[in-house]
Amino acid sequence: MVAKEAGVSTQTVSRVLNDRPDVSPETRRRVQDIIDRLGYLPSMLARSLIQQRSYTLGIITAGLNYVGPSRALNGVTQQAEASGYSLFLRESAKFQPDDIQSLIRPLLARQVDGIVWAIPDIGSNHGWVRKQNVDLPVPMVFLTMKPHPNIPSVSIDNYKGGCLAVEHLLEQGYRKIGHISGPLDWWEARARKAGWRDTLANAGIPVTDDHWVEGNWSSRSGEKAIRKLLGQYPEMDSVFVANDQMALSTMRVGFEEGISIPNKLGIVGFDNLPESAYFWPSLTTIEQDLHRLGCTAVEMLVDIIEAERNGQKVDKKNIIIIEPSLIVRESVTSAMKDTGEFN
Amino acid sequence: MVAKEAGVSTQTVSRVLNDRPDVSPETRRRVQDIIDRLGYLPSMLARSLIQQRSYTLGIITAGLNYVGPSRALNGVTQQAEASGYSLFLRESAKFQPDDIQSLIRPLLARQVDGIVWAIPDIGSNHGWVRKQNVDLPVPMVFLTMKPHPNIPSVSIDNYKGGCLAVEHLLEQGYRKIGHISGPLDWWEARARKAGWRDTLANAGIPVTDDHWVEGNWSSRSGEKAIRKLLGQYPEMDSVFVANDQMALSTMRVGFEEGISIPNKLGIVGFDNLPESAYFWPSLTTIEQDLHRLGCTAVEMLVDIIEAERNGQKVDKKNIIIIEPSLIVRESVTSAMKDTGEFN
DNA sequence: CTGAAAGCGCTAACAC
DNA sequence: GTGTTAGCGCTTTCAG
Repeated sequence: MVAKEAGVSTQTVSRVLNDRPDVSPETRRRVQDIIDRLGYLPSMLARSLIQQRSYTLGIITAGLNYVGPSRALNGVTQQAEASGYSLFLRESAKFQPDDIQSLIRPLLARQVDGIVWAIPDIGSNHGWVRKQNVDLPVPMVFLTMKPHPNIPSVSIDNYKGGCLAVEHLLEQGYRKIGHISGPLDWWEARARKAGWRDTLANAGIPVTDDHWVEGNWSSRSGEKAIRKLLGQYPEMDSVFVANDQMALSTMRVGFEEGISIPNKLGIVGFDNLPESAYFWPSLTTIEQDLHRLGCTAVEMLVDIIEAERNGQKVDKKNIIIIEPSLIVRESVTSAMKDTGEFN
Repeated sequence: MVAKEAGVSTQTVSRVLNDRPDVSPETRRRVQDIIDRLGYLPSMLARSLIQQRSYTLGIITAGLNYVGPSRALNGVTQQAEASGYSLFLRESAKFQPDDIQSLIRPLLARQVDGIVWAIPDIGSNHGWVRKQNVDLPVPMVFLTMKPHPNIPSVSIDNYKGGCLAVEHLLEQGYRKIGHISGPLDWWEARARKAGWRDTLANAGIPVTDDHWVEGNWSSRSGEKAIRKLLGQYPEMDSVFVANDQMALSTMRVGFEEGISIPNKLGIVGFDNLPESAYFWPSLTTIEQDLHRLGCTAVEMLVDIIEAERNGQKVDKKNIIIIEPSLIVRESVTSAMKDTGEFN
């Protein structure tokens, strides 16, 4: 250790670095000076090795080129830094990774203290969780998954989001409300669709399979979906689209087909992209606070880590649901109220 | 080391793990079996400590909630994994961090082998580079900065992008070409603007300060900018907008004001957001391959690291410029050619 | 081909 | 208050 130029042992230096009490003020000052002058940086590697804890978290994510995952990551990095942890980033090339071990093992080899699993809940890719998660040597928190008892997770209430969207359309007088869903192997897509379906059912409006079409989140798929939907549900007066990207192409097709938005077709999206406020007309949509989602997940993970260190049984609420909110803009009109009242 | 249950020394296990030759096939197999059965993972921490190299890279970025930085990050993670390095992610809360040391030091403390600096070149925030970079203990590669000799960097040719945009408008017959720039303390914004200015000048078209307005990348600023520009440059027949978000609100204002796009106002954006293809009309824009940008930076960084290990003087090309490309869509028309020919 | 000893940079536990 | 000893889990070096 270089700083022993102060003529003291490495021990004393260590004590100064860690703000331990047992150092005379005078020595502390002298050592600190030398540390500053040399720009000495203690090796976290060595410290991690002996302390058996790295102050390091891992996040496993996918699709960073999309806005959703990167907004959540934004929250994760911010909160990790705020909590004093460094963050290892690992990105799966696919949303449905074929080898989960190869994603996790490098993080474990680097002795992370905990893992955030931020790959969406698709198909059965979370099926391994129940077995695997048990014998993982470090805690893991899931982002945006269908809640399971005893599995820590932080999710947006996608079902509620679907309800909010449809309730708003109903309030404004729309009655023939179609839906363009996301890919239904995604839990989020299923939840949003269920919100749409149930809200209509509760309002006494029958729902048939002609009233919805499945997309795949992309604008291109939205274009195909809305054309199909217009064909099979011609009396449709509005549509809840499961994300803003598909809502955008829905609007575009509206223009191409001469369908006036919002008067002939009301549209509600989901996500609240920064661009959505500047679509023409601007898009009424459901906002989900993905940044907070990420922050909350890290907070929960750190809580679990600390609790385990202290030998406590972790028993706090370990499933957190974040409520989305409705953003009212121009793609839904209240003009429908006049004509829709008697329905 | 747990795997010494095989009845061999930790030495032999290490040799098996690292595929060293000096192990009898029979022993190797037996040890490997036990490793697999126990799911044993060697600690990269301990390995890094003794080898004095961590196979770890750090990236310092900002604004992950924006699409640009996260697309670049996408490339960085992918290439880092491909090259066998783990990645520490560090995000600055601001584009102009007040304390650069506090961003870098945690990475150095964790003994990263190299650093990617991915915060945009703004104001004088890269000024410290010349002093600082010299005595950094590990190599550092810059993303998207004004090239400096002897400082490794990978950048998009923003100037060229501006040229491409304006050349396209000229070819289609537009002559009164305005510009909405990004914030001019950003190098990228200045370069795009210079491309616009020089291309017009080369075509013999005079450029005055009434012909452009400064925005701040946001759609909101684009709205204000286009209104101002329409006021001070009423004969304008087209506009090169420095990013797609501002181009979107430019289109929106066009609608509001009854200005037909592309016939009365041609628009070229910059970035090629996934949404841009579904604007109405779809947006002609400049594509920059940020994913490749990120990949290339990591490739360069790893090359430098390897070279330094081998004691070689790094002398390869260490400034790489990536060319953007024009994406032709509907927001520019060739109808202008008929009327514009005689200009 | 295999094992023993030493040490990477740090801190916990115990002397003094 | 401070120094000494030991050891985190690995790999390197050198003997056998």
